[in-house]
Amino acid sequence: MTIDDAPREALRGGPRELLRWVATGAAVSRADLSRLSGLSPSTVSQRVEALINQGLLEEAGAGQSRGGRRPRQLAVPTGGAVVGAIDLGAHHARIGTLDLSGRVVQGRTLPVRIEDGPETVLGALLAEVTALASGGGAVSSGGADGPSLASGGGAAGALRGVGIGIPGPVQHSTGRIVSPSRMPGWNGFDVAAFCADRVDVPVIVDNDANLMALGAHRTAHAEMDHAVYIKAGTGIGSGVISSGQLHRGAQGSAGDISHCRVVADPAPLCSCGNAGCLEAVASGAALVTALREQGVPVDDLTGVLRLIDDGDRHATALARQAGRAIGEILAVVVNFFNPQVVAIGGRLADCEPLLASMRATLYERCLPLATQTLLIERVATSQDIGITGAAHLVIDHVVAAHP
Amino acid sequence: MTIDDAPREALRGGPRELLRWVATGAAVSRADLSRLSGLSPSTVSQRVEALINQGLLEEAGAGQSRGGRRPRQLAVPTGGAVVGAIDLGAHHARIGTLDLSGRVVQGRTLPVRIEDGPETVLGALLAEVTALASGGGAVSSGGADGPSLASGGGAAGALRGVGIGIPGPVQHSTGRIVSPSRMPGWNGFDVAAFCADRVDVPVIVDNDANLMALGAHRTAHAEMDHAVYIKAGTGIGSGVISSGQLHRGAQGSAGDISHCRVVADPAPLCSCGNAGCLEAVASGAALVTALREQGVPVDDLTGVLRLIDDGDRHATALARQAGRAIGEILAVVVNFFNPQVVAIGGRLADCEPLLASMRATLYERCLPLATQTLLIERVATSQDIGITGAAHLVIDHVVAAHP
DNA sequence: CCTACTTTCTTCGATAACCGAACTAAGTAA
DNA sequence: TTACTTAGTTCGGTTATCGAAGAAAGTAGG
Repeated sequence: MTIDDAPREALRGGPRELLRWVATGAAVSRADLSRLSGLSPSTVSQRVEALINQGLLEEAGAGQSRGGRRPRQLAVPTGGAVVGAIDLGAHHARIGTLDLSGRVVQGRTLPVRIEDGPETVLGALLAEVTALASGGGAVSSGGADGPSLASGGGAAGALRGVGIGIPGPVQHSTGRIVSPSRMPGWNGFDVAAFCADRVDVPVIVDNDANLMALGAHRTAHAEMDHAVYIKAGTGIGSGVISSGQLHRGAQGSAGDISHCRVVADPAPLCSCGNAGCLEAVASGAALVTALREQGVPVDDLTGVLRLIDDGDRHATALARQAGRAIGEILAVVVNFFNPQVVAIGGRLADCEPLLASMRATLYERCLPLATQTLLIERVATSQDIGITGAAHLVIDHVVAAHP
Repeated sequence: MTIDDAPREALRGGPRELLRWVATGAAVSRADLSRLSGLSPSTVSQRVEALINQGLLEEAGAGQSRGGRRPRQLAVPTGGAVVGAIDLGAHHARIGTLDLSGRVVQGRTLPVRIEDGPETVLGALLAEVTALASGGGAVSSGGADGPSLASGGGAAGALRGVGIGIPGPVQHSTGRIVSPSRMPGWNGFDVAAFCADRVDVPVIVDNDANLMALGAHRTAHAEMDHAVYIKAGTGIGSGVISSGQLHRGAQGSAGDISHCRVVADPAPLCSCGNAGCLEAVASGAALVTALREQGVPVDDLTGVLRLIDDGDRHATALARQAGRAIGEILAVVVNFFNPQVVAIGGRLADCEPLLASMRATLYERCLPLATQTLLIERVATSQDIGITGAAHLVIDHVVAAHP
């Protein structure tokens, strides 16, 4: 299935916007919506009624009076798992079901072996998600942790769509994977088509960094027009919000900064064949490799982070170098794009030395005008940020599709 | 005067869009407009009538039959100079009057001494523009070349606005200049307020690179959603088009890549105090300085370009280094932003060695996915591209303001 | 308890934008 | 001359939105 890009709607007070205001708590009553949207009370009433009839909104008793009649509170139906999401990572996948407000109803982390190929991996994950959505029981018993927000129990309401995040370049318009670095056997795979054969609801595929960006933007920076999110985990990527919308670029590869060159003393070779790529210097995988080459035995990224926490010289130095490298690239990006906020997520975001170096480099290298009011933050650290973004993508799509 | 950002209008077939289609020749008749916009013939007729009544459109006889009734051709009134524009440069300013289609009616290049300060410089240029618009005669006799498109003669029609491009960071929303590199005495100057006291029509101020970007995009790449334009002259800057709109960023400083750091063997000092800024390596001013330091006597950028044309080793080597430096930064930008087109303008755009190095670096350093269909072009080399962009900015503003 | 005022929300024309169908205008092709 | 094509207008009809008025439901003060 091909997804028509960025479902447009009237700029002011469209159904998506109303829904989002209610979901985020920005609006509780019809009067709130009227004030926020600038629409007349009568128009809002009409629209809200339509949304209620579609099951996208519901009334939730009376609220607090503010000196007059009490508002009839509005809420997005909760507990009904209506969106499935998969956030595929290098070693694990976070899957879940979410309600219309973007809240996680059920979440699971599953181990994944990317090298098994797309059919096996995606087939299993899709089955798992649909099982979650329909009954709650898992297909396999390999689930790691339980539901993160067991707000109801079962999954009421029918599944309306599935969102999938892939840790590599994805052509969002076609749903096809394009020459990923660390995913042998996945090149050219048509995720959207594969999924369309297995589930009968819309499937939306995007890059994992884009999903993180969307999730973080919607939950933390909804009022910021321009934002950049860095996802630094095993790999490194970024997602861009421009004028409040996810910017995907001409080929849908926007935000892919992993192979930008940075200065590094012994420029390490990258999986792409070049030397000195950002990914070869500042990704989790790079840190593991570099430490091992220095003779420090580490198992994985977790081990590296533990070493850094323990104050290991070598590991900390590498983290600082990684932070500088990210900061270097980000400096160009900030000067060029002039966002309101830059936020870093992924497992490396919890690494203080890295973050500090990145910040320092950013402030040193950017125009004062660009950093003057720039927020440099950590993405609210949550394993669910990816599937949250995926859900928002799906919700936007299904809400826009409705009459 | 404060300009409300990006005058919004209905996405489909707004008056601006209709006007632009006629101006660019994409549409000639009401039927064309109906097909292009998707609006019904009756609606288009209505709107066209309104535009004609506003004097923004006129009928121009009958066109060629295509097997049926001949279309009643539409045209944007020409010859009437209705917009004034100033494209301020380091040593010269291009000023002119333009008609509603964005075509130059009268154009002049005047010598400018930036160091005389904003009041003197802008005061003189404003006087010159208003003189051009009202009578055609110049205030001073220092004009360099004559009208570039003397399509009518006098300037009919009243002036509807003035657009001004400044070779430094401008906060477009307020019209204020913010810490420019090469403009002593201009820091913090409120261009918009200054001009508002002198002319009684809207004045819109923006960065010169933004104006070039807008001008080039409208005239050459109107159908490209995402584009990046580099202006490499005495200084270096860029303008960004995102989703068809000029992207100004949070502070309006987007596109200011002049102080991004690049690798350079003897990293030259920049006017900003840092070393290795793009501007200190790859700008016209930098080339002049570097050549002089090597003992080659050159007067100005023109001299440098002549040396390069003559095959001078030193000058050519510097041009190649400049091209590599621009390519380096642009590679990050292209990976990050994934535009459909990158175009380079300004006086250095005619320097072949620079362009070749830039291209090579770009192809070497970018994701294949990002360069696969990327156009790398020269901005159609014209001294009028800046004032054209300025005019478009003004036209968009005044058309949107009309009822 | 009653009155005045606030806030919330709905009801009910009025208005404006847009559309579609029918129609006029003006041509080509055979 | 007839049939067909394209261009453009006229004219009701539909739809979205608004504004005014009012109903609903409260608070505050006597």
